[in-house]
Amino acid sequence: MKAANKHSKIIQAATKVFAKKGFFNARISDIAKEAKVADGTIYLYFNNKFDILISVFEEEIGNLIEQVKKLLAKESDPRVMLKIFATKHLTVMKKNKNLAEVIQIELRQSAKLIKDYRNNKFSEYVNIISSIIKLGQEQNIYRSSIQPGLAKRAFFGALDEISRVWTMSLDTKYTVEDTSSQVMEIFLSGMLVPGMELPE
Amino acid sequence: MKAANKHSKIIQAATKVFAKKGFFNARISDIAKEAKVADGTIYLYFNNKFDILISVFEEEIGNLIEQVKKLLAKESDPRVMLKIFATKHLTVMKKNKNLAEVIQIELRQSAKLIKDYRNNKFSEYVNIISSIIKLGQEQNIYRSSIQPGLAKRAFFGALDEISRVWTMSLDTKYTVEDTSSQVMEIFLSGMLVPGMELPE
Amino acid sequence: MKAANKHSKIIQAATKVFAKKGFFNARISDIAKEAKVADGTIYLYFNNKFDILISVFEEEIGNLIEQVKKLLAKESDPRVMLKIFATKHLTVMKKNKNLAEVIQIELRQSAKLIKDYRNNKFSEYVNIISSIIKLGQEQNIYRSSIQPGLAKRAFFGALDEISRVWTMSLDTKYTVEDTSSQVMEIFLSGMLVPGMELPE
Amino acid sequence: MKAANKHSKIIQAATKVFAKKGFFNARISDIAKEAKVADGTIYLYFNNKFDILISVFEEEIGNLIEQVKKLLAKESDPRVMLKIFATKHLTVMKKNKNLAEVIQIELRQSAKLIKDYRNNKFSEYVNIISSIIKLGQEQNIYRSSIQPGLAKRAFFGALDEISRVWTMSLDTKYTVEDTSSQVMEIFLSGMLVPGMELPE
DNA sequence: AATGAATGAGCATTCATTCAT
DNA sequence: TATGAATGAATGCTCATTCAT
Repeated sequence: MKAANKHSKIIQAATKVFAKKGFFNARISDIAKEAKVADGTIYLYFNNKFDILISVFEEEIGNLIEQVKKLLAKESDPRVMLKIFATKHLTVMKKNKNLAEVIQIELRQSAKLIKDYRNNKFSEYVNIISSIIKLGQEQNIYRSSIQPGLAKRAFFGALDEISRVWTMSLDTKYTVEDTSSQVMEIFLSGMLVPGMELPE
Repeated sequence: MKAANKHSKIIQAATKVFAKKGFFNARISDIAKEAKVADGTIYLYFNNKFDILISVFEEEIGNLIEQVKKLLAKESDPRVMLKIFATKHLTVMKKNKNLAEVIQIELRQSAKLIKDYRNNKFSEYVNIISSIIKLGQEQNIYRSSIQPGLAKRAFFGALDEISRVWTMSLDTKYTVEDTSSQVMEIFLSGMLVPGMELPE
Repeated sequence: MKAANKHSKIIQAATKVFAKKGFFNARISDIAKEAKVADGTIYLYFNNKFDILISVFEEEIGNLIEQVKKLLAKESDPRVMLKIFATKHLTVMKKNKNLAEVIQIELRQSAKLIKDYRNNKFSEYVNIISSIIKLGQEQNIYRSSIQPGLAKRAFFGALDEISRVWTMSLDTKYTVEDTSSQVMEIFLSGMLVPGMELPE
Repeated sequence: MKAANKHSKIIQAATKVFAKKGFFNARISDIAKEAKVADGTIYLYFNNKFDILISVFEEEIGNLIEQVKKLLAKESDPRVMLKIFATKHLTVMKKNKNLAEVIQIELRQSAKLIKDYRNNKFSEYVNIISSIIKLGQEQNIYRSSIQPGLAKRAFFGALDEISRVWTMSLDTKYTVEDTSSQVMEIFLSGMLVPGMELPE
């Protein structure tokens, strides 16, 4: 078997095991067994357990970025672009619960563990949101009062929290499409009844 | 020393230690040292390490709920109420980074660890949001098309993600008031320029 | 059980296990079992495996130094003093093969492992020899041409190599008394037939 | 490359690595890298790691024996012969610290590991000393009271301990010639001032 | 109630050895 | 012969929990 295959197999296995048990409760032997390799083999491809976690992020989020960017390239309306992002994110997270959990739980955990590790891929992913917002502001579609740096976090946080609940339960009450539309309505038009003013 | 005192002291210590090191990297002896009691003493008040974590949530979030509810009791405009929630949440999280981290990181981790554990306090806290939304819908201030169950998550997720970034960095770029206003603008009026329609 | 007891028990056990298996082949669990304590208990008294080895030296050689010094205090003739040293060393090494092996084998090994570790007790022990030689030189009993720093090593090396062979085999061909006398004859009068000159 | 070459290359590499790191800390991969062969190749020439150690002894000490015997063949005075042995031993050990360490440390370690292994080459080497002593006794140059079996060990032990210290430090206080002369003076004439008697 | 010494199960990692190529 | 990727047994050390005092 080629090295690339085995590296990838271990990443796949680790994503599954981390999602199921969490990083700290995951055993190297669990990952090895899942990947159908010997424990020692893992150390031919990764420096240590934590390195596996980092690699899982980089790889999985890297894929996600690629897919999202490809979808966005076909669209020019910043309103639609944001919806594409939301729908894609929710779709992937609903389908790939392993990845969803790893992002939601381990990503946070990891950031504390190694201060050095700059989660570049993750930042890159979230920054897609702010670049869409900026684009919309240039086209006078999004208000100039919106701060892209805060709005991207609010938008991502909203999607993340929703998909978090999905991973916890088997909540199928809301479809991706419904949820996505609802989030878009909130973020684009807000929750106020038309004509209703902001307080103060 | 009264038992209540010691129980509380351990909770305080644990909140601090969990926030600093994370649940898995925190040692019972760390908590004991921080609380200035013997290791064994902790087991007179808690069943096990995880039980401490649960208790930290219950206590800290319980306090938060109490404070928020007290503030909301004085207000009747659902728009202002939501802003009060946002401002209070962000204020507490910015001030008490220990609690912020425990909520953001450990809460997520814990849910996986014990399926049995119903995070009632946490649910109760988030449900404050949906009850405000429902109230606003009854008063025809919030659109009836908004689904409170989804919107509460989007709203909480937005606040949570923003405060998450605050705990990670020493990001003081945005004040609580600015941030709160920005989030309120997004959630109440959306990001679209007035008159601009939703796509499709 | 008092701490002092347990510390000592572990030292005793470690001496036995190191002697039997060698440092690298000795398992912490072997020592724990021999000392009738739990594995973890060992780490309450020692920092790590190597620390145990160092402690074995310090303790065992410390005892030896004490005994030798007590014996020497009663004697003033540097010729007899050297014989006392030789006899005591050989006696102890023949009786306590564990200690003998630890000194001969592990002492050497250890020196390589930690450059920092100054084997003070061991140096102190060997320096007893050179101080006797210096004393003899002052009394014009030992030639002034003898360099105490080299002679102490030659003398100790001779005793050590002889006792090394004793630990390897069950060699009882030579008694301690015979051996000691023989070594003394060599070191005091040399091997030459009286009147025979040094070459060159 | 011829097999003989590779076998020899591995021996050379192993001597170097064992000396530097010690047998237990030496890795097969270290030796392989040093010998510029693949790890697996080593197992075409040696049964296992320990077998390499044995082979290092056999080869290196074999060379030493050969050289010493060649030097001794030219000399007939047992006093000079012993000095030749001492000088040659010290010279080689000072020059080839790798070999010195391997002899001093690993030789001892190994004896414990395989009881079966008869260290023939090493015995042969040390027996050169006793055969010189016997020769001197026949020529009435060495006292008949000297027991060659004990004296050889005392003599070798003296040389070994001195060279041990050399390998540990960068001790250049004593030259080989000074040291050799000093050892010869001690072993041939003893340490007593002429006319001074043995005690008792 | 409080202590903290003692316990021992549990795991990341290493490395001698094998074997398919 | 030679390679080096793969194996998996082996172990020092940690730390949550217990319990004699």
